[in-house]
Amino acid sequence: MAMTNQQVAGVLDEIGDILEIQGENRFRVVSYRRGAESVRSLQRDINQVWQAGELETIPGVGEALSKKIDELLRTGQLGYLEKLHEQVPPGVVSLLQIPEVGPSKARAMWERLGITSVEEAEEAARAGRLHELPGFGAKTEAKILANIETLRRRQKSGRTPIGEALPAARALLAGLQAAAPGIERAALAGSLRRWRDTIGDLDLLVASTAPEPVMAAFRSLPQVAEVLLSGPTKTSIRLGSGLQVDLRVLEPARWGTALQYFTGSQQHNIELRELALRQGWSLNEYALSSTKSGEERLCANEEDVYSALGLPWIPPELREGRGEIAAARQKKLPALVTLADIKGELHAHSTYSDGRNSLAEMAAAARARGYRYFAFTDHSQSLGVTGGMSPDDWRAQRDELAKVRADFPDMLILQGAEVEVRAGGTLDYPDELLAEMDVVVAAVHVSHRQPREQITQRALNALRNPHVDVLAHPSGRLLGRREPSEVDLDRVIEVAAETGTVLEINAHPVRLDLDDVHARRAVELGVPLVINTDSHSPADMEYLEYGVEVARRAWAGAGNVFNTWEPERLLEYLRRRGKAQADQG
DNA sequence: GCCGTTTTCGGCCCGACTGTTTTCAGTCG
Repeated sequence: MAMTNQQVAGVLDEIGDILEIQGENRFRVVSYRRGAESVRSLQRDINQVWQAGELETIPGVGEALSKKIDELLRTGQLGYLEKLHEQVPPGVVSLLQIPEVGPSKARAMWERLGITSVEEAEEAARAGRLHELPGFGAKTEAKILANIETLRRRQKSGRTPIGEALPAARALLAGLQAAAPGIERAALAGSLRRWRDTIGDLDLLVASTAPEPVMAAFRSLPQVAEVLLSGPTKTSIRLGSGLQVDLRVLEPARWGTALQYFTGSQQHNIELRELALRQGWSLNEYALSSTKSGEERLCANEEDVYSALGLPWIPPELREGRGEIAAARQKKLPALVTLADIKGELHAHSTYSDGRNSLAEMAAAARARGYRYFAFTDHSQSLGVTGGMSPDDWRAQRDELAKVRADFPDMLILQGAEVEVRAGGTLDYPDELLAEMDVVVAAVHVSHRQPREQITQRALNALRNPHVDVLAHPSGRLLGRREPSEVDLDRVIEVAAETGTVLEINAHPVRLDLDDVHARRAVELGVPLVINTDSHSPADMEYLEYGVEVARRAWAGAGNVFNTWEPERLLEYLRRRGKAQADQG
């Protein structure tokens, strides 16, 4: 059974954890963490990179890590890790999951009290045995007990999907601005500003010359369940939902460095600060400071920070330490697709299946958004729960659409279907019917848990059917609810590059599928992406921004996104595929 | 353990807050 990038990264992280508990050189520890993060965000399957003998081209992976990854992928095991496990039991590493328990406290609990699990730590805290350890006290003991509760809550909820986090953050910021005096600027920062698909905690940034009243107002917001810590420049609270929110307040004149610092990612900031050092600057959230004279250079805007280092401003969506600083230095940052570039939708539903609105209502909503084209793709027949269309239903819809089109002369209205790729791998309509459609969107909704070979083969069958134009939500994940299927997305993307099939970025904030990492691979291989909201009502069309942001995180320009194309070019592409099909016979 | 527009050796981002400390270590981001 091949290991995934996530699993390899997990092993490297575990080595880093154990070495840190052992008190190893911290730079060695950081090397394992860096390697893990790099493997985790790799846009290719690590097995492919390994087979090509290119492990050492991964940033942060040198001779030692590549040898360990090689052993891991060859044998599924790692002798070095087994040796480490003999020295430090795996249960000790699990103690690090408790908030505010780091390597030092974990080691003390293990060496002095023989604690090797969160449960044993809880027992010891209740029995009052922790506070006698060196570096511990009564408060630490009580906190550990409370934090174990927090851990259990968090393990249930996990990271928060951005579709929940963003509205909550916007409400908090608006509430703070209404309640606190003297706020000159305010922004959401952190992974939210970078539009990561899930959010660990919320980061708010405020510019004010009088921080204390801002902090006081923040602590008193109605959403606050618990104040975790509060100082003159930083306050952290927890919401009733369990989500943690950090607020930083800084002087307006330092807004640029503050926003840059607080947006992250951590890896991006490390690389940027290393670059600054090479140019004689120390960079922190307050200023750039000359390493020679100590003289400060203040940046009121983020652009100033980057330009002082000889760089163009880097969009937050790219700041993941995935090569964006090198690209910026070479002036090779892509011109990212924007919301305004989108000219239409190719995946939407009506009352002909599980949509909530009529054809005319949906078309009117699309026109109100200024769309040049709009495709109805209701579910196919086998998807009973959605009221999927029989071939006769589809023809009835075609007749109704002929009338609806007359009311929208300036918008191209297409008719297709979201055709189920059945568990056996065949499509839900005969080819003759598919051939009549303007656009065919194939999708997997049932038997998600098939083994890798089988579910991958289903996707490939769809891609290789000459009538299929788009593969929808390829991984099938539902954030916070369902893991992605085992489908081999690298293979899917490669085959899509051969067949010319368009891959969807589903913009519904629960899906965001393709994700940013795989979408970037698609961009690299020249596979066109389509950003679809999969709307079941006019309100769903508002989700478009989430999908555009995934594409931006994937380094996609407008040219990479199918539904930024002019209607004529889009139709030409769809027809040429149809013609190629006819030629194939 | 990784890496190089000063380096193949000698560095490695930077600061806030808390608790248990008599001046700082630990943890977090």
